[in-house]
Amino acid sequence: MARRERSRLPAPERRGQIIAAATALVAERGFWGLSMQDVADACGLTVPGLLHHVGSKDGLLIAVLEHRDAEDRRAIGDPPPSDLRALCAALVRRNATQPEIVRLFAVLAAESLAPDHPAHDYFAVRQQGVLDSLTTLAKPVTARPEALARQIIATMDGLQLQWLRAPAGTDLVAMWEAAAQMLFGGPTASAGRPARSR
Amino acid sequence: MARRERSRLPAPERRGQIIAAATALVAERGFWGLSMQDVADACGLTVPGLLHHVGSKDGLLIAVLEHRDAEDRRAIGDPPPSDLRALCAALVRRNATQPEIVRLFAVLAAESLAPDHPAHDYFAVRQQGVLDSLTTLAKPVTARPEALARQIIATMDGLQLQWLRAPAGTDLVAMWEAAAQMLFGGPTASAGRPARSR
DNA sequence: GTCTATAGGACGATAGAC
DNA sequence: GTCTATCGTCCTATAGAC
Repeated sequence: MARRERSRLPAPERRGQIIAAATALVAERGFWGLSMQDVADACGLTVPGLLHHVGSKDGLLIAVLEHRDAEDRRAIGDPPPSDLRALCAALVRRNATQPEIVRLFAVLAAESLAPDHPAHDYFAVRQQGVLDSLTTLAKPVTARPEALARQIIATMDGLQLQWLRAPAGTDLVAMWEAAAQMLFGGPTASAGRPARSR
Repeated sequence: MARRERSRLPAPERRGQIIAAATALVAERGFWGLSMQDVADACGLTVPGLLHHVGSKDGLLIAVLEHRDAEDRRAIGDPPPSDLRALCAALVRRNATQPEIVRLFAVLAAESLAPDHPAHDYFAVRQQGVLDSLTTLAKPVTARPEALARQIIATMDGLQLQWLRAPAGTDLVAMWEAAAQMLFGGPTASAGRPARSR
């Protein structure tokens, strides 16, 4: 009777495995619907084994979000594009390749509206930070940079929800391109490959 | 020792009370985070008493959504405004007065992206229906009615999220008005009271 | 670093009395 | 229409062995 394979990984790799599994499960059920048992099963661990690595259920969520932040910084590049339209196009193109991550944020963004949600503060800070960044970039473009920034963020968030609900019938990049034409005017200037700004 | 007051309401009123309590709690925690015990407590009932009225936890959610649909139809009026911009402004003005309902939809819309969520089909049908309606209304306005409809829906959904996360610092109607000027052009024509541009 | 064992609740749902 | 009592399951977390 073959005993369940339990490969005894070194801590950092195990942590990566745990975060990957948790990312998928949180995207699926949210934090309230997440079960430590399911995460442990997905990693071939028992629940106490899992808790040894992340401390608690809240700790697991925080690990997932911190990992996402690190990945995002890496992917966007430092410094990020300084042209607003090019930056948006780059973000959308990247999001279109990873629906699971987009869903993670969509689900947690809504769930965390509750003040006692463990990611409440994280998303409040994040929303303000993104708004500030885009507002700064919008200053050369319009007389009302904050209004434009808010609308860009809203459009991206909203289009992502439509896309996630009907991924077969919709193309996120095409939807954004259509929206960008209305927001920025003129047909696609910066949506193409080059996108090297900076 | 005063026994808990348990007023033995007639069924229809009790049902209304249950739906109101459940609406608030689902908005707060989502469906996965909802506990029948909490709903029962909020109504001065025991859990079996609650189940007598709604059958199951899924049944409770369905009752909440059906009640919302009925309320919405009542509020928008029949027939609804046939001018696209006026209809949007009316929707936004109404939503601004009931953040709890907006949050209910925001949380369930995200949670229900999971195919096995009890409201998955409800939101899929709803999204398509809203898109179809707005697309029809957009036909006189633009050469690409579906793109405009999608962007309007995205903008409303996204702005609502921003508003719910920082209700103190933001005004939903003002945010929409700014967005509408970019989407439809020109300052406010149909937003209700004169609402001078700015 | 991972396990077994278990504590200690909360959960949704059912049966049957009143 | 609402109760009491209870079932069986799931949950997070801890203690301590290996």
